Amino acid sequence: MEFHGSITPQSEEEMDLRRGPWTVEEDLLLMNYIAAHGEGRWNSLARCAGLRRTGKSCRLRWLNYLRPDVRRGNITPEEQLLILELHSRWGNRWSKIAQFLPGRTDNEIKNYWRTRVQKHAKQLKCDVNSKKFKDVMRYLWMPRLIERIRAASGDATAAVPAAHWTPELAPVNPSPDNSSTAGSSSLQFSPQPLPDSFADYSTWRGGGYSGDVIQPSDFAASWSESTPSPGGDGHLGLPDFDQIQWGESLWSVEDIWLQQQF
DNA sequence: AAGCAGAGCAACCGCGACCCG
DNA sequence: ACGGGTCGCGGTTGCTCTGCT
Repeated sequence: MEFHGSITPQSEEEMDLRRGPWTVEEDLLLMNYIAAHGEGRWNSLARCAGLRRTGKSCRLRWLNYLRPDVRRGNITPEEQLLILELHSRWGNRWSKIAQFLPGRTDNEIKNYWRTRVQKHAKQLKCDVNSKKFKDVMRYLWMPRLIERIRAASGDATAAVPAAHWTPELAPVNPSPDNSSTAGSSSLQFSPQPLPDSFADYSTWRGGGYSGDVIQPSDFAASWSESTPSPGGDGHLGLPDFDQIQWGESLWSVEDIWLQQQF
């Protein structure tokens, strides 16, 4: 593999690898090189591009930041719903989940989960993998997202975009597990209408979900177990959802109170 | 205005899988 | 079959920003 002329054996010796934040110059070098030669073979790419970075670092920078199709900004309710659904199915398979969110990286989804979702679980004083938290996600959070998506569409009967992705019904193993390079198009999901109301959601979920179904009364128990967060207003002993920025404010105490009435 | 704490996110690390000679 | 190089994933770290006191 060829090195740029400017890189002499001498400079090679003192070529200590750079770490930490990328500079604009490094970004340009990487982008220009990939534009000219394509991506892949990251270690040699790093050397040939004249970057004092590991191939790993270059790959990460490209995939998570420089790639032209990378989407930045708030995770939309549709995306949130999809993440919750896919995570309940696959767990921490971030790259796999990312395949279903075009433009989103596994790193971004992982960060979203760790910061937002785990914080949420912390407020409920339970583990993200606990039944309690999964129930909260399934019966409160996800229906609420669906409502929000519908509301945003301006049509109460409109199909929820995310509903076209019903991993629940997808083959458990639609493709070999090395599908990381196969792209999302290799996986096919059957469109399934979402329930029209929160009440229906239990049925909807119950039908396809092998897990335990909790009773509405369990909500109260679940919620009342949670002491108000220090910064919360203490209403109803609920976690202070208003403090959580779900892109926009997803919850209000009033909303949760209404949900509890089911 | 300054200090502090927490949140968010970019980047690194370790490890296992894969590829190729 | 084997070994070295490379890649990709998931977990973790640490820096920066923001809001609060």
